[in-house]
Amino acid sequence: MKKNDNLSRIHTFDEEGLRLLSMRLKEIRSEKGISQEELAYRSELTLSQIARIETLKTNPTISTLFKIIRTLEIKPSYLFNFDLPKRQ
Amino acid sequence: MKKNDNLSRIHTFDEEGLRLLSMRLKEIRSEKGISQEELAYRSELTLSQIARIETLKTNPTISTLFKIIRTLEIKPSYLFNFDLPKRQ
DNA sequence: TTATATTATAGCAAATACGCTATAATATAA
DNA sequence: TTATATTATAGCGTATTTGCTATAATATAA
Repeated sequence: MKKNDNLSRIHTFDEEGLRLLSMRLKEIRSEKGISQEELAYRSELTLSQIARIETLKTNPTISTLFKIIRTLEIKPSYLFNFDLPKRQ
Repeated sequence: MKKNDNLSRIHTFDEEGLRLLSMRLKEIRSEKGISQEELAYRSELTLSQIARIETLKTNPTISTLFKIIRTLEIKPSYLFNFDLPKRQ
């Protein structure tokens, strides 16, 4: 069991941003009444990848998010409809 | 010289989305009158990574984009202010 | 033109995303 | 409860991102 504690990462991992993104994705997916599995299938992604995004286990690439955005038929700005304060 | 032709990728690489994102980034960076180097420095990213994003040589992670967004002091939705039509 | 600033490209190593395949845990329905 | 659907987790292999370090190409200024 290899744990990813999300705190021992060298590469960029914006936990706050990822949490806000996850919340928006869950919200929108529930608005549309679609399961993780169906979203994965229709987006040509895997269920595990959708789950990893929603549980903050991964730092997805923007193309992965674009696939989701296209499937949900939303504007990119709708998924990213939250604020990210400047650091400091 | 290892070429990345952007067409021989197995993983997701949404060229259209990446092009729109690159355009928005260049636009906003020029609005703010800031060079790639300064954006990189202030975002704690490398110059090469900023250049790779603007020239479509990479498929950045969302955390990398969040760093840029925080530095530019914009809303995420401002960078993603474009449309991505559903495929099909 | 010549110098300087800016942008683009290259290649390597380390870290990580993602597909794939199971399985476990949890929620919902009967 | 029991069945079923949904969400979460695990581990492995391959492809890719990113930092790092140079250098080249291009644009801008003097």
